[in-house]
Formats: sequence, C-alpha cells, structure tokens
Amino acid sequence: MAQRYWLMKSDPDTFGLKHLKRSRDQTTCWDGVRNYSARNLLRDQIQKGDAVLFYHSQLKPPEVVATAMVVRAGYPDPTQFNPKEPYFDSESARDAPRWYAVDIQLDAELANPVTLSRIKETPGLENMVLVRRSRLSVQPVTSEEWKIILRLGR
DNA sequence: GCCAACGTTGGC
DNA sequence: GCCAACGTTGGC
Repeated sequence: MAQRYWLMKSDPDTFGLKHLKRSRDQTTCWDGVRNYSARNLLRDQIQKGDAVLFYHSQLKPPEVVATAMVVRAGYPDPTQFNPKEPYFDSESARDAPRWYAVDIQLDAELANPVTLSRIKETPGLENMVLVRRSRLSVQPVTSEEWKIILRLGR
C-alpha cells in the first residue's frame, strides 16, 4: 500500500511539539477535531503508517516543526462523550459517534522549521491545501510536497 | 434548499 | 487584537 501524507495543525499553546515530546512514547491521541471535512479524513482516509507534517499555527511565524507517524487509524474521539471535556458534544451518541481521532507518534524534529512564508514562496508548494484553504486543520499532502518540505527542513 | 446570521480559525 | 475567509446553524 502506498504510504500517504498529511499535515496536522496544532496550537502550540494548547498542544505543541514540546507536549508531544513529553508524551509517553512520544505518542498522542489527536482529538478535538470538530470540523466535518477534517473528521472525514480522520475517519475514512488516514491509515496506520501514514506520515504527518506537524504544524504550529497561530504563532510568529506559523511553521512545520516536525514529522510524525500515524500509529492508530481513526476511532471515535473519546473527548466527545465526556461532559467534563471542552470538546464534549451532547449530540453525539456512542453507537453513532460524530467525531474521530487518530494516534500519532513523533518521528523527527526538523532541523530547520519550515515557515508558512517560505512555503508560499517555494515553487511546487503553491497548491498546498495550507496555502489554498488555510483553515482546514487536517489536510492531505502530496508526496512531492512532502519531499520538498523535508528538503527545506534539513 | 436557500441564505442570513453567527461563530471560529488563523495570518498578520 | 483585528478581521477576512469560511464553516455551521436555523428560520423560512
């Protein structure tokens, strides 16, 4: 099976690279996604073994900081059922979960984080979803885009 | 099923 | 902190 590539955004104040590095086995549940397009990717497309660009949004500057690996494919996001969670969704039923999560494990930190402005000015990256449809928090990346980003990040 | 109002994301 | 883009909700 062809390996596939994704980009996942995180707010470093909430859960960034430093949190991922401190997590057990440097693995975390990628939960809290509450957007249907992103949900569909988590539920239907993203497979164990797929590779992930770990992106810090909302910061100065926003940038790709690391690569990660999907270690568990889509499963119901546990936070949707917990009333104590900010991501609790009272409308979601256990036998018909609305939201999904995957588990990802840190692979490698980029020696040189690749900023959004660099991505925007690099030929071959102009069609990245990150550039064209910036709000999607989980998005597909082509193998060509993956190679270019990793080269820039070395 | 349309679309206005509203809420959120995220770059700047 | 502002605000543009755009996703979601809900009245009709």
